[in-house]
Amino acid sequence: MAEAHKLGDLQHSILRVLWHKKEATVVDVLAALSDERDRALTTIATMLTKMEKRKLVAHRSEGRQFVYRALVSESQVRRSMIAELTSRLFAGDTTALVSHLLEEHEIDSTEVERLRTLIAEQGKRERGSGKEKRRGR
Amino acid sequence: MAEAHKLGDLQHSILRVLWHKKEATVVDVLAALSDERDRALTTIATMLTKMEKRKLVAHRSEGRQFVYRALVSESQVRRSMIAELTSRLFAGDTTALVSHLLEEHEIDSTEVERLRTLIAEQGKRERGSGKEKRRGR
DNA sequence: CCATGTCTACTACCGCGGTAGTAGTTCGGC
DNA sequence: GCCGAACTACTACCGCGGTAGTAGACATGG
Repeated sequence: MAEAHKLGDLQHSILRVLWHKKEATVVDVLAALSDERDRALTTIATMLTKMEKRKLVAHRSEGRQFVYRALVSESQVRRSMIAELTSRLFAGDTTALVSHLLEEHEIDSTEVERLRTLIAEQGKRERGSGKEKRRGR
Repeated sequence: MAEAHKLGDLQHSILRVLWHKKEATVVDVLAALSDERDRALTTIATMLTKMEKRKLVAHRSEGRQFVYRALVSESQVRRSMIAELTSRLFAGDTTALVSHLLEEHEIDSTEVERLRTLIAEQGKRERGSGKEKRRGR
């Protein structure tokens, strides 16, 4: 289900701009991106066209400029990318991912402290709701 | 450092086989993979050749067969893939990834329970050692 | 009005993952 | 000794991310 939004680096960067700015012209995107690398305007334009074909973004015309907006949300992308990674690395077991992060020392002790609090809250919130895999839309 | 092992689906699957079997011929790999999709032998062979060029695997000859083995470890790949994802989605903040997993209900309450235990242990182990980023091979 | 600048559309290319056919080599059975 | 089976090497192709040039449409200042 939702067979993963596979995004390239640039595509993802562009989406990040769009998420941040809500709407942006090609020039806007390039400007917002410019601190990363020096790309041609047409590179962005081409990419946006391709992304539109894939229903990742859409545009509306304003004069002769196109104003783009994202059609996928940041959380959708996050979800599917994490799901993708989890299924690849841990056969879909999200908990295993977290365990891995802890075991491999990816997170140091001060962070662990913060997480403990977070988990305490989460445990409270979830308690009683059982297998809440549904989180609709 | 270790600028990300970018692996395609098939490449990753092949590596998984090699990690599991330690060594394998082309036929072995295909056999171990066959429950996924029906590929030609040469597809695997070609892929292995390409992967060898990228130093992901190596082979030794046994008679006229090639016996392949992985040159990258599973944990190396895990690490770099997780790092890659984390940097893309959360600007490198691993804790943010975990927070996200909790907040977005990717993990249900029973799992949370298990994690709490895990974290408790982790906290104990880490306490006092500070920024223990080293975990040597 | 016309030159110039601004946009998008079209076209082209490279690299790479993935897929596979075909050719060449060599081993083994009859 | 020859034929077929088993393998690898080479070559080819598609799709797609990424990059960009060039052409065509149009608006605008002088």
